[in-house]
Amino acid sequence: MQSRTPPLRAGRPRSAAADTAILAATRAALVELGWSKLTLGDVATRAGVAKTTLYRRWAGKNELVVDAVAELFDELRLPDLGSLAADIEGVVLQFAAILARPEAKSGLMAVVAESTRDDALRERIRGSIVERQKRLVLEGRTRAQERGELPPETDPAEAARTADLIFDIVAGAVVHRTLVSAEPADEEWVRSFTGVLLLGLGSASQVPPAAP
Amino acid sequence: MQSRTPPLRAGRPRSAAADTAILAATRAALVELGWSKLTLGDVATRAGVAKTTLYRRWAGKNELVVDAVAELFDELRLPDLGSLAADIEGVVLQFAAILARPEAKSGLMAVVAESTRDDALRERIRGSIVERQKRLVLEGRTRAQERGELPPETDPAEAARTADLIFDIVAGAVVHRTLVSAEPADEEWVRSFTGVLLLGLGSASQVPPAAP
Amino acid sequence: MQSRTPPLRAGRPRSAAADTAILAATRAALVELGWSKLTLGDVATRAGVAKTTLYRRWAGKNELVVDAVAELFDELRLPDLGSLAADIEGVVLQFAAILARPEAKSGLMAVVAESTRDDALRERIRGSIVERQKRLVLEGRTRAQERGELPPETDPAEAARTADLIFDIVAGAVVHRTLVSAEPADEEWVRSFTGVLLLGLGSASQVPPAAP
Amino acid sequence: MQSRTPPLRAGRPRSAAADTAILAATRAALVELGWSKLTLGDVATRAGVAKTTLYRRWAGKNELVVDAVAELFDELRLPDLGSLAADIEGVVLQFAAILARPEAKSGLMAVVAESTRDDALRERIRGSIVERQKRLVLEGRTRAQERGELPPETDPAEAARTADLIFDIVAGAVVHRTLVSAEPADEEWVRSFTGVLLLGLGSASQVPPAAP
DNA sequence: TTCTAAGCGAGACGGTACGTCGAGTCTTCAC
DNA sequence: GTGAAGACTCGACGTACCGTCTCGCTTAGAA
Repeated sequence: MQSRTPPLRAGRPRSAAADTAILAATRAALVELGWSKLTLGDVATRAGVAKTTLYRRWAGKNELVVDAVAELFDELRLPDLGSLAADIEGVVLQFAAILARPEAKSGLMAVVAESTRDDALRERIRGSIVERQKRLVLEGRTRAQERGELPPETDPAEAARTADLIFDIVAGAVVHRTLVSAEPADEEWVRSFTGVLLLGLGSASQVPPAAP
Repeated sequence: MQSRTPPLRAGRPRSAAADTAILAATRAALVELGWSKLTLGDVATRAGVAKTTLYRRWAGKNELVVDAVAELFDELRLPDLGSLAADIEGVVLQFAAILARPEAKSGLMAVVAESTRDDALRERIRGSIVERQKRLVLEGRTRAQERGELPPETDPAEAARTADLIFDIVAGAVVHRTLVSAEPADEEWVRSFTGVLLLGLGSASQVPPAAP
Repeated sequence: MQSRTPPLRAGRPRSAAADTAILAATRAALVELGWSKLTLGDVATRAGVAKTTLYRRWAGKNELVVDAVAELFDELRLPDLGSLAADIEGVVLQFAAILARPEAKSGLMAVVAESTRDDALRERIRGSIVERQKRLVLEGRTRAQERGELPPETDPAEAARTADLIFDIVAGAVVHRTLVSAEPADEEWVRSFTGVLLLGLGSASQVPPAAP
Repeated sequence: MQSRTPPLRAGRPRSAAADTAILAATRAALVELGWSKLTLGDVATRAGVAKTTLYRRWAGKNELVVDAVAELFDELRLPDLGSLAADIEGVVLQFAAILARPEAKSGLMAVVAESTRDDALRERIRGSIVERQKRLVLEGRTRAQERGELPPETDPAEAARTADLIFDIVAGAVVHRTLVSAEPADEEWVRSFTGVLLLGLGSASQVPPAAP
């Protein structure tokens, strides 16, 4: 639990509004310019903030973009649509919709690319984005178990491994479809994909074939 | 095979060795520095070549790295291990091995990130890397059909859609596992993943559980 | 004379110690860093004072340094060595000694340079340094007249002009010798210089040749 | 004597026009902005040159300004006006005229101030400005000796010391008059000063009193 | 004594310039 | 006409100080 009275350090406190403005400006710049042409000077200008203020709070472009993009994924909600298949389809569609936004596309892949050489950055991504959204897999499983669509797990370690696998498959497939294949992850695709996934996981709850 | 009598333009012909040296130097620089710290001046120096020479042949950093990375994936071969499951496991392991190399990791993701805002670049990636390796999916399916593990397809359009879906799932999952989750795509993981995939595709050929 | 009852404004009075500490810190910083690398933040830190305090009392670096350097010249005293020549030599040597100190050297010239574009600053320099020390020329002349070494002046305007000329020659020569020629204004040089000066001024009182 | 065939190094040669443009731009910026507000970025822009080009040729603001100001003093010529006194008056007036120009004023004093903490800079000033103009003193003396106004010197070391002393007195007085006292070194002042100087040097050639 | 206005430290703020670096182009000479 | 060399323009980098501001906390005379 946090201290109810924050450190109360001396000096002028940091402007809370600045953080919000900077992250919003970062996303706006990502949309207009993309990752590689985004400059911190420009972000600062858009946010109506001095470059120093920006550097005081983030170590660099990578860290800033991780935080700016992470907020996008916080909108994800696991819908309750009555069946595991429908719930998964719903959340995958949401995920695809976010990934279709230009600020997510170019920002996310770029920081992942950078993270291959920067362990601290990778941890930041994991903490701020990946682990934070893994909740959706866990919620989905719990709910399916309550409905009787999935058996209760017996081995917790195995259960964790499976959750990770599912996350890699879902996130990986949607990202690859969207960014590399450059095709929309639309309803039809999501239904096909979810079908394969659920069948592969041995769920009794099959997805009905799409009506033609 | 190239024309035996090349265009025979006037003046000194281009050094063939230069291309090889430049691509090798690019990969070496990717290993040491990663995408973002790789500079074309440095690549030129490593290759023992002037910057002018480099720019005469590639339009910029993106194009150069696509070509340098594309060569890595040409090593992929579909092994003939007797069953569809084993063949898939084999090729996924090869893919994972390539992705584990630092020059592939940071180079590939970075150009994918750039391609979100550069259609020409995305087409270059698709042509040089993605479509070129999609052959593996097709070969695998054909072989499985010959073995009777999969039924012959009836609808060619549907077959193409399925091939794309498989490719997105496989490539996406391995990439996500390797780069985002930052866990090794080792034999155990590949066996779990392949099991889900094949079961999901409705193949009769199940993967036996891993020996303990 | 100062008002015995200062303005007596409400609120906490300014710390008298701060002024002293700030000026001393300024001189120390001049010694260590020189004019151009001296920063007001650093001066404040050295003085154990907040930047705000410093800016409340001085408008900027120029004004602060003028005051810090001006104090150095207040040590100058016209010695009574029995003859005009000896008196002048004495005071010129004192002046040279002050100018040899690093805090005077780099501080003084820098503010003079700045004053070429800032009339208020030039007046501050004149008031705090130049006019304040011109007293030495006047004292010297009066004493020499009392001794009969110089005739009493007849035309006051002419006398003022001559005093100014002498001041320009003396201060200018010592400064140029010290800073530009970068040679010490030592006893030998001072004796030569004083000789030329007195002869030039038509004084009967010649400087005896230096004893070997 | 320089090599008639310069090193002929590989690569594109440096633009000769750039040097000229940069020095002229520096003087223009000194006039408009003064030393302390002059920025190298601004000089580069005025000269129509990139900042990097400027830094490739000069180490910093100090070095650049020394060179820009040094050129101003190359205009100085010892006039032949028939007598030592007139010649000196002539050259001192020229010197005063140059010093009255704003690019000389603020530039010169500032670099002198900086040179108090930078030996390389001081040597650059001495070499480019001081020693280069000391020629005027030597020429003047030679010419006066030819006219019989001054005796031929017997001791060369003593002659050199005297030349230095004269230079310190002349340059120092004019600089102090112009910059510190901030009074014009006009004809009247120059005549008074030259009178003192020549009388002090024991020259038979007196300056006639100024006509009223 | 309490009130209150100013001084004080700390440090965040919007700016401006720094000096460096890399991109991509151009100009020279040698092959 | 290709190639190595290196100077060129351009634009962003991340840092350092500037001079201002906003905090919470003294401090001391006035009420």
